[in-house]
Amino acid sequence: MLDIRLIRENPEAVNQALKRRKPDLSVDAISRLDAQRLELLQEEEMLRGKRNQMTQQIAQAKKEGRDTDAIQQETRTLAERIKAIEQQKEEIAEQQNALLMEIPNMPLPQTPDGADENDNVVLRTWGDEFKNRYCADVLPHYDIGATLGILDFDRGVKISQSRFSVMRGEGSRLERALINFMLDTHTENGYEEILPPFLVNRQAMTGTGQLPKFEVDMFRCKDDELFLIPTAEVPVTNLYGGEILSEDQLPISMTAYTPCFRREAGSAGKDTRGLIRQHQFDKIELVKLVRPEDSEAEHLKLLADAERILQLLELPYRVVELCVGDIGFSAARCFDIEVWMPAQGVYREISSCSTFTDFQARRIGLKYRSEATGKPAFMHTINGSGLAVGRTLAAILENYQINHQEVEIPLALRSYFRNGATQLTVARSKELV
RNA sequence: GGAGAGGUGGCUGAGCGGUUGAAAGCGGCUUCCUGCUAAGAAGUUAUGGGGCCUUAAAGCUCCAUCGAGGGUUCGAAUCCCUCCCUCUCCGCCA
Repeated sequence: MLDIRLIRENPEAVNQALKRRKPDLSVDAISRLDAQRLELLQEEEMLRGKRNQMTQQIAQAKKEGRDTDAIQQETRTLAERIKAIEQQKEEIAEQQNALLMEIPNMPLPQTPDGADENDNVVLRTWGDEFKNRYCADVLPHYDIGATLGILDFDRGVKISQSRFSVMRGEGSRLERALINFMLDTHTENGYEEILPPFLVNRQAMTGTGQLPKFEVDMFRCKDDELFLIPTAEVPVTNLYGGEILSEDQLPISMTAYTPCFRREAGSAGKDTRGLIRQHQFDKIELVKLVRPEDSEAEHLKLLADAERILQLLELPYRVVELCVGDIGFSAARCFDIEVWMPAQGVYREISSCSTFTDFQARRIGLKYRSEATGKPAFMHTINGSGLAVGRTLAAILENYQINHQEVEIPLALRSYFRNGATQLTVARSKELV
């Protein structure tokens, strides 16, 4: 949510920033409603003040045993007026809020111009030397996964629906090894491990910006008014909502493993095969709550922390800075990490590291007491995947493919996987299934 | 799921229709005292919003908020209704 005061005091600057995202974005309608609301608010407050005074008079008069019928009658009509004005004001406030909640964050100046993903900027590539490790004609991860008997797409669909799959045997084990490896790496690096609820309420979903605009993308439990989380960002960022922390508690760095649930509305036909786009997938998330002045440095640090996982796994990747047309609703600046997928010869997103300035903090009520001013101030929130686990597994199946029957286990993962087993093989997988 | 109790400021806890934004205690902060510490004294200490003033900060003032939302009333932390949450007992259960 944008700061209504900023909109009030400098609507042009806000509009200018928003128009970088989309030419038709504007806060003008909000400004108009705000002016109306303020006017009604002032009248309401004036009348309330008057009523409070009269109420005191009544109390005084009663104490002295005087008659109060007349003034009571007067106060009654006053109360009716207050109610009417309040109602008007509420209506306008609601309209204003509805509009405000659908306005995306203002991009930071650093975020490059551009309309869509084609205008994103490649910042760097890493690990070219690890491309073409073994096999020249790499099978896609879903084929080698099927051959090895560790990915079962058909049965996943049978018991659930499309875009659900089953991992089994060494596949399931590899997924678990990756989760532990990532969590351990991040916690050793100063992040606190969090295991949050996977179902959250509407308020939390609104706080991070998934609602109200993107409700169709969410799985929802209607009877309980709860939503399956699309990312651990939601429960973890909301953790301190409504509290005022002391400045020395910041920065707070948290990491969480959760499954993530997305309806993928509107992506029919996209990435229909394999693990790339599933309704349910595992992800390790990194979340930071920071002082505004630390926000850029912490954002870059978080990005480096996510990159580190790929470096340790020796998977080639590149870092892309998203343009204004491609960053998410709540984000002000965003880097994607894309891992090399040799079967298709493309880089695929495996992490998205965003800074939200105070946009989420304002919605959630994430504050800290500034030591300089002694007053509460909004924090900045930052998050990123560290990493998407299924996609990491897919990348391993391709980048570490020895031949069409065997996949090597990355060195960094071996202590997490079957006591140092070095390969996935058809024989071994069959034994286990 | 059934029965009961309860949700008040950073914490403990009073208030149960009329200067109560809220007693008291603890904690925090500031100043004084003290060779240092301890002890002591005084003051101060919620959040959000509006207006005035100001370059700004500060300041002044008003409004709202005692789990959330509605209602009764001239007036609600206090009475009524709905919802949420916590605790205790019973039942069920990984």
